[in-house]
Amino acid sequence: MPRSFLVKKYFAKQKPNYSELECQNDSSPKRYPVAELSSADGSATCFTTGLLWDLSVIPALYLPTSESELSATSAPLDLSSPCSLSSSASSSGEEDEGRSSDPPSPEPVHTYTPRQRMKCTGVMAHINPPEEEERETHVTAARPAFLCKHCPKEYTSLGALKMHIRSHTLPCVCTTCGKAFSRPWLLRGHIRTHTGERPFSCPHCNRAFADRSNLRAHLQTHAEVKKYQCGVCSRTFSRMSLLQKHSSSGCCSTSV
DNA sequence: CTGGGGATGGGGCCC
DNA sequence: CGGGCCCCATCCCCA
Repeated sequence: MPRSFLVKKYFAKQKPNYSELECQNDSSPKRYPVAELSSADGSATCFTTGLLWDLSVIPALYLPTSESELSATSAPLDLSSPCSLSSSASSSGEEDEGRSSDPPSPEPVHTYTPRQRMKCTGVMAHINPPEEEERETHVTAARPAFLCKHCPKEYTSLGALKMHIRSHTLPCVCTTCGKAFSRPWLLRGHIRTHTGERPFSCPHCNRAFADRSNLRAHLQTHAEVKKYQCGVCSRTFSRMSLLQKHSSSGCCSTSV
């Protein structure tokens, strides 16, 4: 379901809570790793590039550019196409057009052979000799595997690995509460919880939200036919989690 | 128990 | 290659 076909998920249901990260990241402090960003892998460089923002300088970067943007978000409310959910629950056809990177086949392309290994220390690991590489790619288009040293995750690109490492190093720190985040925009969103800024307003009611995703979820509540439909009783739900609850607690004895 | 909001994580895409 | 943004998913909490 996650569009993560770059990462080999060893922990399907890994909940990346801070508490867990603390466990995984042996060098992390007790709570919010405020100043603990001294990882030598260079992934914390963004810490030095002004990520310790002052609240006063946080712009409304996520402000919708126009009403049309919001209405565009609500466009799928039409739901002219009933999205029977059974297997493609999260892909809402139309709105994912062009952006959804769901692999065409249900089988993610995990055909690479992890010959080249790179730890997230940033140091280049062993690279196959060209001839060997050629043999390898000839058959399976072998791609390098970039391993995180903090967890067993494995990536097929260094950029993806670096991005992931930030979830361990948490270089973006809230100056108000000290909470740390992996990415600047996560911090921005968090800061809105302090400022109360809610740039995303619902075109159908007076509610406003600090997060676009939450607005999108809210818009589902206005839809007569909601996005997630029970395959058995055809009841629709605004959230996947609600459908899952519904399925697991009675109506449908069948699996989702 | 259900529905919904708040908050957050993470991978992909575009520039 | 990195930053910014998008979208999805999920957990927690509350009414």
